[in-house]
Amino acid sequence: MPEQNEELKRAGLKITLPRIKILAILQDPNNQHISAEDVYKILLEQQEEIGLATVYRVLNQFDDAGIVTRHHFEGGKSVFELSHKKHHDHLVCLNCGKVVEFEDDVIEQRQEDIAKSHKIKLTNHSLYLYGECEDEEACEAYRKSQL
Amino acid sequence: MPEQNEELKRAGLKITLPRIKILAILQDPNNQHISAEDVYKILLEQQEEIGLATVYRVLNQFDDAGIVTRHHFEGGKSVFELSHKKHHDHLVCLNCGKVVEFEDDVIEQRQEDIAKSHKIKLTNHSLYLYGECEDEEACEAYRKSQL
DNA sequence: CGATAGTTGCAACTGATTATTAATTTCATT
DNA sequence: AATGAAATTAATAATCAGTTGCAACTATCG
Ligand SMILES: [Mn+2]
Ligand SMILES: [Mn+2]
Ligand SMILES: [Zn+2]
Ligand SMILES: [Zn+2]
Repeated sequence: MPEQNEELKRAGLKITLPRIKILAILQDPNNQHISAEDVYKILLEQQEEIGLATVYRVLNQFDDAGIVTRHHFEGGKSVFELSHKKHHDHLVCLNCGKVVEFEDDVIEQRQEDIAKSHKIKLTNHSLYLYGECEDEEACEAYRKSQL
Repeated sequence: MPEQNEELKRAGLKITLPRIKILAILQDPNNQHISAEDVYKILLEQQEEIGLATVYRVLNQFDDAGIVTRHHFEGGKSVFELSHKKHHDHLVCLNCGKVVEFEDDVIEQRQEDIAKSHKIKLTNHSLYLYGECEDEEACEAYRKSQL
């Protein structure tokens, strides 16, 4: 009875093999900010017979249940991350794909003020910073390490 | 020789009917932040025989030429707006779809600092605030006016 | 006026994600 | 442990935004 089961039970989801495996993948520190497709690839490597459609379905259920948070980085597909951390935003290197998390109270507060000044009740926001590593060596190395 | 022709010439694009019409639609103040699909719908209303693929192609060319800026609002398709204005970010009502533009030097500066502190050269960023109009009357009215 | 490089409309095609549905599995209850 | 309703799955088709191949045009320049 691994830890995943507790989390699923808490979310009111039945304990099934696809869900356990997918949750375990999301919990791997190497897999923060992972796409559905990449989750699927890892399952294939693990010889699990789980369909891509199931991956999408389960990730949506996890999102609904608040287990994961969905992000839309530049360039298409959604990526998911466990949502047990507190709110943060992302800085992404367009060369190597590295993702840095940050939080800035000044920006957060400012956003609230702006919304209020326009008489809009803020429900959520998305902030992504895109750039390029200044250390080109490290950037290139990281890029290669990601295939 | 309407004003659109100048703009196209400046961008090094041949002056063609689809490009003139599409540019004119983008220049209509009612059509800020418009999707390719919606540009196409307006062309249909105008009885123009211009294909949707052409609309996508032309919008991409305009984007490459710097004539328009592309945005990815939550929930799907890209929207475009003329890029002659200075940089700004967006506040969107999830009920009625109203878009408010804003700029905040504090946030902009903060973003620079954050990128620098992580040794990343910032190339661009996207910031969208989502919420709901506090004035529900106005919100509903606006929503209906947008069909 | 041509020549030619750029454009167009159409249809077929992507890539990401969702819907359908019949078969399987979970799990609370006998 | 066996039962059965409800949830879940695999497989596949469908959708949706956007792109592409291509043969038929056309703007522009000499
Ligand atoms: Mn994160
Ligand atoms: Mn704008
Ligand atoms: Zn990098
Ligand atoms: Zn509103």
